[in-house]
Amino acid sequence: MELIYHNKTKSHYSRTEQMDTLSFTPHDHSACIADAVRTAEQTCRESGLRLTAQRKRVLEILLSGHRAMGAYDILDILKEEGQTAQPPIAYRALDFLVQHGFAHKVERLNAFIACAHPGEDHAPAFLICSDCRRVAETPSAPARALLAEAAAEAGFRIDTAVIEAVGQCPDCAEPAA
Amino acid sequence: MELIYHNKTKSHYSRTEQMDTLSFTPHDHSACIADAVRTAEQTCRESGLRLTAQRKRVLEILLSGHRAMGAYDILDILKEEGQTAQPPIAYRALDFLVQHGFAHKVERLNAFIACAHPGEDHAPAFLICSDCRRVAETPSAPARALLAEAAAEAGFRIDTAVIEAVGQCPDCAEPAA
DNA sequence: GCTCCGACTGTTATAATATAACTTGGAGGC
DNA sequence: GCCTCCAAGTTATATTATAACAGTCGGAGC
Repeated sequence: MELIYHNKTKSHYSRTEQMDTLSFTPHDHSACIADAVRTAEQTCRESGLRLTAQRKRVLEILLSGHRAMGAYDILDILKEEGQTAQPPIAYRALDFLVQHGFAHKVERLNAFIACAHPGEDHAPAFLICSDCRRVAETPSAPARALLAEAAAEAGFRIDTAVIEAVGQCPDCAEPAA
Repeated sequence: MELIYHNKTKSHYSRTEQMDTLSFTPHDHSACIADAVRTAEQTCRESGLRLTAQRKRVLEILLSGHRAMGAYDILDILKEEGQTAQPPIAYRALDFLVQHGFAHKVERLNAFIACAHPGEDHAPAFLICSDCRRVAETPSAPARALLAEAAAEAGFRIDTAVIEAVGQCPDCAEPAA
């Protein structure tokens, strides 16, 4: 299992810019995993949640790709690590992570991805690259506001909204590197 | 199979207002089905597409509810009508209808819904009522524009976008009728 | 310490959604 | 008529997800 997928050197953006679209920019990935896990641990401690070994491991697996992963992809990895790993194991951990904002479900892919901004209260939009399957989060507040407006005119009250774009990420849109 | 689901008399809107959110407003449903089928027939004739009996029947089934229906819901109805109806029958018809804009897939529900505006070139947002599962289309152009802007900043080129809101429709939000 | 409780995990089974692959049929062009 | 192509029929299987129940573990209260 390769842990660093996108440390290519060519990019439209410097490492310090555009951190909102982490997934499409080069960065120190192992540090990024460690950070995210630490944030999750702290958040759980503060909120009285239990980041058990299973949940933490699943979070790490998700973090290792900045890529949407199916529940069964995760199960396969758990199995390689020697666990029995029946489906509910993965789904329960994923439910926990999604429910508490450490991960998101990408509806379009029936897959899951680690949250790029754990701890912050946010409802992101996803940019899904149809070529490499990498997924980035992008701010969705403005789009959500307009959507809520349109909904209100219809007398509809929005609880949650799924906003997912499919297209080409910067790397895959370029002819070559 | 009840064909008219929401001809309730109470609504925030008159019949002639808010036609963009057809699904949450009372209207003459059998006429609405006939209209949509006619539009589809004409569009196919003009474009050299074949609206076969199967495809037409699946479209009618979808239209009968203004509701998202799973492929297997449709299969069940086809079976009741005497067909053998294996999954590919439904999926192929749905693929055709979605591909040519006569129906949409609601990713959040893994389900399908007839297009409320066939013939018009549009990419709607969906308003999904979590209580009654009815689904309305609402204009999404403004929200899409903002999303495209945010994506462009990340160097991402959007091909298609899924915009789906879950919440309460006018009827279900009211305490009672 | 003990016990109870509630939350998490383990396990089996199965449901729900979707597609692959190959065969048969039927409409239209030539 | 015959060929071609696309659609429909059919079998099998892949993929995604949940139900249901039994076992385990840790902390709260006594």
